[in-house]
Order: sequence, then structure tokens, then C-alpha cells
Amino acid sequence: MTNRTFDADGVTLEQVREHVWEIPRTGDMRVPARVLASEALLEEISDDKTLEQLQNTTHLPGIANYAICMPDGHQGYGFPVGGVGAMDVETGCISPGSVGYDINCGVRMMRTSLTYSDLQDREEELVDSLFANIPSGLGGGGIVDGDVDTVEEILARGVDWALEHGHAVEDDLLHCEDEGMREEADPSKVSQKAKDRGKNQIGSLGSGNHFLEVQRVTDVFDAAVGEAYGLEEDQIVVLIHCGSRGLGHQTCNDYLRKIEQQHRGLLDKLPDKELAAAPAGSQLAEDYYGAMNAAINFAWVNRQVIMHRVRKVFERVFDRSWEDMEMELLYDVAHNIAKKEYHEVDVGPDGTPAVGDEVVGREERELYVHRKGATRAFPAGHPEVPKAYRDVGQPVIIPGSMGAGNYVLRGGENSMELTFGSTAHGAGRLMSRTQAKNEYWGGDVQQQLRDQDQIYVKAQSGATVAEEAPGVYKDVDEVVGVSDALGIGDKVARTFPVCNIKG
DNA sequence: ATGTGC
Repeated sequence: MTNRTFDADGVTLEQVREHVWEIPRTGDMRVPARVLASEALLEEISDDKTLEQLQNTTHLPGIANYAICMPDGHQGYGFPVGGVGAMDVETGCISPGSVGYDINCGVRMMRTSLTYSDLQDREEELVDSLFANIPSGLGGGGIVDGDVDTVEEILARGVDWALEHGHAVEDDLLHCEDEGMREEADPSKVSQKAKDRGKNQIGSLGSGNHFLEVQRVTDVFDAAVGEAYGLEEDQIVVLIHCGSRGLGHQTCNDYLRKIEQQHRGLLDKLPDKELAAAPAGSQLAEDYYGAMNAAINFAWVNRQVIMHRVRKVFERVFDRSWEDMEMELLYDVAHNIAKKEYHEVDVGPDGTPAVGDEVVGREERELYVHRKGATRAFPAGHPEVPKAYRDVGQPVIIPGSMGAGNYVLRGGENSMELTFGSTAHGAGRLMSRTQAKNEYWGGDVQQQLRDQDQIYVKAQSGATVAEEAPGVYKDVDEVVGVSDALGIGDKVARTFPVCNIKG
């Protein structure tokens, strides 16, 4: 039996098995590339430069096993959004473009004890109140009006800073990756310019695909895991999607420029200068890792401060205490990060990552796991899964479009073997922002969501609504179906929007 | 994503 193939523009993928497609090594590719997708999604993925970019990433030094594109993949800056690349910490590299401009863009979900009926006929009031109290849109203005010293502390301490300043409770830290603080953060490696941009953006959503959404749980697919996550049908939850704002953007930019200047030799060997990478062990690799971890802490504080403000908004609207409404953080996931983690990789005679004929065995290696538009999805039993969820696997939160709904998954049994413990991060764009604005008119999109689905959307800019219209996204059910079928992230629950605010 | 650019 011959395997099926898929011909895209300039590249042929071979099907390894259902939902697993491989671009074999040719030329200077260090490893093969894999796309995890149904044929329909692969068709969409092959529409833009995603596959070419994915192939390019296999040229990065020290990349292990294979470069991976998730079912929601689309083109990004150098490295595809929906991409995972794991590079050896001793012999590989770290690459800002493979983390993304929005360092620690991510999602958190907060539970409540409210049900959909508690909200009905209150939607307008709630969406207005959220919009009035949660800063959004481009530019400055956050919930906390900080100075550079505040930013320094946030960069070093993450959510611990929020706890000290009344924007968090102890329990919030226990339900966040790394308890909301990367120890390896080095605020001194974040530029003054980045800190200046961050100081008036503490607690702000930003623009683009960032949003805050009140949702109702429509389905619980796995009763036991649903119970462990505290989710049941008809329950109201709140989803917050945002990142590190101008601070992270500036940090990414700063290091891209430094790498271009200081590591020209490596850059000239790469097929795309947007993949600029600092060689493992170099001063710049260490500096970027310290700065990136600091920006990660900033983004966690950003989501934390927003979430805590949402509690206060609900208190005013429903005239009950947030504790009484059981507004507890379910989990916070980062989907634009690099992290040092240990994974089993194919190694050559010198013990470093290898492929093909050079492979002599499999060993645990420490890797910079780059997840850009990809979510960590560690399975049950993994020591890095917080205690509350260790028996069932870590929660994975997958936002769909504002008209389609969202998923909660749990890290699957096969994720460590197949994807360095990762799965998708969302529905994934189908078309560019420019194209979206030609196809849709914000006001019409808003009206339709309101009339057809009782979804209340409020935005700073109509253009943003057009850019984020449901039709510009892939089918989130299809994306999640692939994750579930591969056993990298299993379906637990589905939610549907009620109120949505955005930039 | 982004005080919407290389």
C-alpha cells in the first residue's frame, strides 16, 4: 500500500497516518516537517506561506525530531502561527520570531456559579459595564497606572506582584502555568523603551484578536474531567485573551535587531531573515531568554489584573460578592512562548539531536520549546501540571471565533510523543486582516451576531470587528477534532459567546 | 500582535 500524498504549491506532503502529514528532508533541512491536520484543513493551510515557512524552520540549528504545524496553522512572521519547534539548549538556538511579537499572548478562563438564565436580559448592561471598565484598543491606558519601577517589579515577580497589590488571591497563582512567574526573568535585559511602553498598559486588552468574552458552557463531553475542571452545562464562564502589549512587541523587536547585528553568520545561512536566531550559549541567547521570561511575567499580570477587574464588574452588575459567585480562575495558558523543557529526542553518536541514518538512539534532552500559536498540553501525571489537575491532565483553552464558540481540552496521552507536549491554540485565521476588511463591515457583523445568536459585541473599532468576523477563521470544531483524534488534546467542554468586548 | 514599518 502506498501512502497518500498532498501536493501543495512547490511542496509534496506524504501522509504518515490519519491527520499526520510529513514534508521529507531535502536540501539543508535538518529535520522533516510535520503538519497535523485533516485534509480539509491542510487545504486551507496550504493557501498561504505556512508550509514554506514551516519548511524554513527546519533549517534552525539544533532543531529536534521535526518541526510541527498544528491544525490551526497559518503564516506568521518567519515562523508559522500554530508552529512548534524544539531546539537543543546546548547546540541549538533561540529565535524571537519563533516565539512571536506578542510574547505570552495567551488565554485564561474564569469559572462562575452563574447560569445562562442569570444573565438573560442583563447582557446589554453587562457588556456595557465590561466595556467601560476594561481598557481596550491600541495605545495606552491600563487598569493600573504604573511607573517604570512598577514595571520592573512586575517583570521580576509576575502575578506575585498582583497578589501583593490586591489584584489577585493566592488561589489564582495555583491555577496558572508556572504559578504566574517565570523565575528566569531578567528585567535588566528588557529595554527602557519597552518598559516605558508597558507602564501605562498594565491591565489592558489591546487590539486585533484580543478580547474578553462572557460565555455559557453548552456541552461537557467528559464528565469526570469536566468535574475536575469545575465545568457544567449552562454555567457562565469568562474568557480573557491578550498578551504583553507594547512591552512584548518592543522586546521582540529589540532582540531581532540585536541578533541581526551580532549573529550575521547564522542569519546568512537561514532561508528567511525573519527566522533570526541567537545560537545556544551565546550572550544574546541568554539575554533574550531573560527578557522574554520577563515579558511573559508582564503578560500574566496583564491577564490577572483584567480578570480581577471583571470580578468587580460582576459584583456591581449582579450585586453579589465575587466569592459568592465563585469567580475562580480555571487556568491560564500561554500560546506564544519559548521554554526550557526536557523531552525525548532522536540523537546521533554525539548525543545531540539527529535524524535519518544518523540516529543511534533516543535520549532526554533539554530543549528550547518554541510554541508560537500553540498551547502546552501536558498529560495526566506530568509533574509540571498543577496539583489541582495532575490526575486528569492540564486544561487547554482553545478560543474559536466570536461566532463559533470555544473549547476546553485536557492535555492528551500522546502529546509528549507527538508534539513536545503541545496542541493548537485557536481556530486559526483563514484570511488576512486586509482581506477581512474588504469582505466584511463591522456593524453588519455585530448586528448579525446579535440577531441570530444573541451575542452582544462591543468594540472600540468597527474595523476590528470586521477583521475578527467569524468567517475569517477556520472551523474550530474541525481543529479540535484533529487534536482529539490524535490524542494530543482531548475534548472536555464547549462554550458559546454571550458578551464580547474587544479593541 | 503593534504608539499598524524596514
